[in-house]
Amino acid sequence: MARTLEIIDRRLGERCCDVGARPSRTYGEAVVASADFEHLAHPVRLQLLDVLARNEGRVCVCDLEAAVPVKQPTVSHHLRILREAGLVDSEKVGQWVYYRIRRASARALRERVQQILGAFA
Amino acid sequence: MARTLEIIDRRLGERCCDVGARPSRTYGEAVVASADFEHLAHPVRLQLLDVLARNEGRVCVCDLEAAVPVKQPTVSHHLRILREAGLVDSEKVGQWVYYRIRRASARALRERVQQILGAFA
DNA sequence: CGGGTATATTGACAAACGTCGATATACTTT
DNA sequence: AAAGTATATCGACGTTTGTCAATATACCCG
Repeated sequence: MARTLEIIDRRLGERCCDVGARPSRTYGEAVVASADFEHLAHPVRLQLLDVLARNEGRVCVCDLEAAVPVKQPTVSHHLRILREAGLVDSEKVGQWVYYRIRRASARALRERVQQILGAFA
Repeated sequence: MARTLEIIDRRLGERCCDVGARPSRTYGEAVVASADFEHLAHPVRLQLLDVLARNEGRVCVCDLEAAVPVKQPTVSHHLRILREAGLVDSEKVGQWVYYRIRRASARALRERVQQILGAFA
């Protein structure tokens, strides 16, 4: 159906499709790949990662809260997404919870993203 | 409020917040940055870009359609998002429309993304 | 224990997103 | 002109996402 080959210069009336236009990834693989981007596709999450990255070591939630324009439950919500994505981890100390960016995960993510975008550019 | 400084080793009863945890980007800047990720945050769009990237020159919509597991209006929808993001452009030839990846835009996007992720990793 | 604080979770709600059938538009061929 | 094809747009619909107030949980201190 999309498999007519070897027609390079098309003329009127001929079929349009000359490439065997199969993606290099299955849809399932694309779903996995897009998850990386989804995690980063929100301004609040980018800001949270930014703050965590600029503060080596631990940052308590109240500081994160002060850094973004949403309320505490929403901060918690975004932190959960980042935690479940493996990009941050948390440690409870007394009544506070400190978050920390997971550099190794961030590096791995950067490499996956780099690989994908490298193929596009 | 989140500005108590110079407390490094905290003990019980002290305030948690010792960092001036301000993000390096404003929220507005984060919104702009996250848009890059949003455009990539869908498996079908990743597959479309993949096919376009692997087929230098033009690919007609019918070929793109064959490459992804959604129907024609949905392909059109995702192509529009990519087009409006500047990542692809299209050229109508006869009754067909050929899409092409915009390498320069992809490169620019890769660089913006790289810069952001570089700060995290 | 009782009151206070920090964070997470729940539940409700609105808005955004993804999908598709139906239709419109534009082109081509007869 | 009429019929056929390729792509875009529209409109409806269900799903997911983001947000917040209210509440729960856990901890601390007096």
